[in-house]
Amino acid sequence: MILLMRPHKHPPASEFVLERVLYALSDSIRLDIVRHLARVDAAACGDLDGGRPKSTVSHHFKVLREAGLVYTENAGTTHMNTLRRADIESRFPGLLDAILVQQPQAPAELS
Amino acid sequence: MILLMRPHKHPPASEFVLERVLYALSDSIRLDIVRHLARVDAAACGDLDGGRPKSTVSHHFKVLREAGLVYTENAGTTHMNTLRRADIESRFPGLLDAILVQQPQAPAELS
DNA sequence: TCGGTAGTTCGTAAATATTCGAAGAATGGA
DNA sequence: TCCATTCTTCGAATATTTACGAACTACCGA
Repeated sequence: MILLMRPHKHPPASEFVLERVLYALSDSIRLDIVRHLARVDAAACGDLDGGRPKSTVSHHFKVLREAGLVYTENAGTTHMNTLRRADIESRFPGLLDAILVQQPQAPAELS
Repeated sequence: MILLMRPHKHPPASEFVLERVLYALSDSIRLDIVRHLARVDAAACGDLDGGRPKSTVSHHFKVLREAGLVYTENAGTTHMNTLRRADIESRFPGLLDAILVQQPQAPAELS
């Protein structure tokens, strides 16, 4: 008998909640992850950890998944993540693009 | 000598931070306030309290002000609030509109 | 079957947010 | 001047979030 790794739960687009999406994107780490995924289409969690501990990154991915922003698929030992662009667009037209066009803020000047 | 009520502090548009704006809007109470202000142009805090204690509402207005979303002006004993549409638009083009076009979610069905 | 790799989950500590009563400050009117 | 109104600030209780080490699960390859 083969036990498949339990796939992650992803809410359907009809259950997305605007406040939850905005909240998920209000954290710099998560916003960076989403920006990265918007460029590369698919990436493993490890490619997006910025040197942080795995458990921390895993937490942020969970928030993004539960908001409906990210789809995580098990592919061997790695988990591939993609932005749920179409789902978000169908539920909240124009929202994600309007956020992604905003430039990341330049780091503060050292005086 | 007349002591004027100290006016509220409002950050200039150049200091708006995307994450902070998204965070401010990720709370239902604050999002409702912003939606209301988008319709009426100007309103006193009391018009937007939804029956909540004043100290609670005052806290949420502070979050909105510090994010740059709301401008509060003292007019007699009441404080008039306006959405800083132009400032937000200049700093984050298209963002506020993209959020405001999303429909408020219908309350969950009673089973 | 024995690692090694990639992420998740758990437990806990620290930091932040939220709520709301009570007290405070500014204003306008009686 | 006194009082009512409107809103802010303070303080404290509660709740939520974040971070991260440690233990765990699933998968792959040798």
